[in-house]
Amino acid sequence: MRTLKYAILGLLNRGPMTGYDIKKAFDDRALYNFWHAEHSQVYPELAKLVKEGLLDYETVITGEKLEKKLYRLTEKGAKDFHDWLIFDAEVDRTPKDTFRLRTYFYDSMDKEEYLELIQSQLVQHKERRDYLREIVFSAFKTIPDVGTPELGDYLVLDGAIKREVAYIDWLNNCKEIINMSE
Amino acid sequence: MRTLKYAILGLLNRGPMTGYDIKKAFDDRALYNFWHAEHSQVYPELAKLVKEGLLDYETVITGEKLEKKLYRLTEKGAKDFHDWLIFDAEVDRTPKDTFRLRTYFYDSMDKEEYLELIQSQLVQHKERRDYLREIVFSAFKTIPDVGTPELGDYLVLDGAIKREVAYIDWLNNCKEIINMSE
DNA sequence: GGGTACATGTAACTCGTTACATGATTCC
DNA sequence: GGAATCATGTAACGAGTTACATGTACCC
Repeated sequence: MRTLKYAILGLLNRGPMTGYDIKKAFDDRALYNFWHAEHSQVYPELAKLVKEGLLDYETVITGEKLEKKLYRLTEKGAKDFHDWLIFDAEVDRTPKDTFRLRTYFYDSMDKEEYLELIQSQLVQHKERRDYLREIVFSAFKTIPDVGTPELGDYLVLDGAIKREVAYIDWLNNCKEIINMSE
Repeated sequence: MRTLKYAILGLLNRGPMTGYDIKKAFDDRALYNFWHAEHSQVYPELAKLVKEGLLDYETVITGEKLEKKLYRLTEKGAKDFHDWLIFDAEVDRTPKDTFRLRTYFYDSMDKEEYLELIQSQLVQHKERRDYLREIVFSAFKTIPDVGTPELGDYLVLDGAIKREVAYIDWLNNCKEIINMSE
């Protein structure tokens, strides 16, 4: 599927960036919630995209001699990205989840052992939910205008919060059901 | 992390199985929602686990000469599984999601193009939600007893439904916000 | 001078998917 | 006899993580 390719093309569609910038974007509060790559994946992919004619770059010197490569989309790259973007794909395979797997095997644990795991998951997911809410609260006083890239950030952050809320809801339900026994 | 290893150990903890049985279990309505592997991953992993002393197997003949390997946990395998099961791990990295990525780049699409994508996602996720609800409705007249493996199935299916509901809720919200303009 | 961030790469390894490859059993 | 299912494996490739490796620029 080469989704990393399109994530990179999409970022460069907003303007020229270096590999370092792209890696930083992948660590960003919004993008981090549904896409990520290490720089060891980014640099080879950039080289490949240049070879494929979807990108070109210009070498820029910072200070005395620090070279950086500023990548930008070629016309072909822009077209390829847009074709992918509007392609009506099937939904992704349901993501793997190790805690759900542990829950599936809950009957091989003592009740107390499982409840401790649940408790730890609850703490971690609540922290994440609160962190995301804080970001949205502090960055967006109101819903950004349609057409701005900021609305993209807002929408995916809203989705990330809903995902955490649903997970917490499920964890509480598991806890309640397991607790009901006796 | 070798989670496939523990998924296999967990299944065998319920009783002896062949590689084929394990692959079938990965396709099962409940497990499918959060873990999966092809047989090309299962068979080599089984061989590896035997070499590591966590499994052994007995060769069984079906019919005239069809050989199958019936794997079961060794004592070491059972201990290793239980140690993993109750290990308080960090939550998984947030899963990658190509539609969320497309939404992040929504501003490079026409409004109509994006709304069509949303519509398709809504149809697919609603189908999945309804399918999961149907399974739970037909398989569980009431919540299974604590201690039974069936409760594991029930809990993870409930989680899968909640995940779909939250996704649909988010899609509707995106649709509404994008539609609000003009 | 030292620490942090900027900047770019490669290597080794694990994990996951699709395709290749083969053969037996069961049921219609 | 044919189709679906049972049964087990390997090969090639793509995707992703951690570690190795190097050097510059900027700010205090």
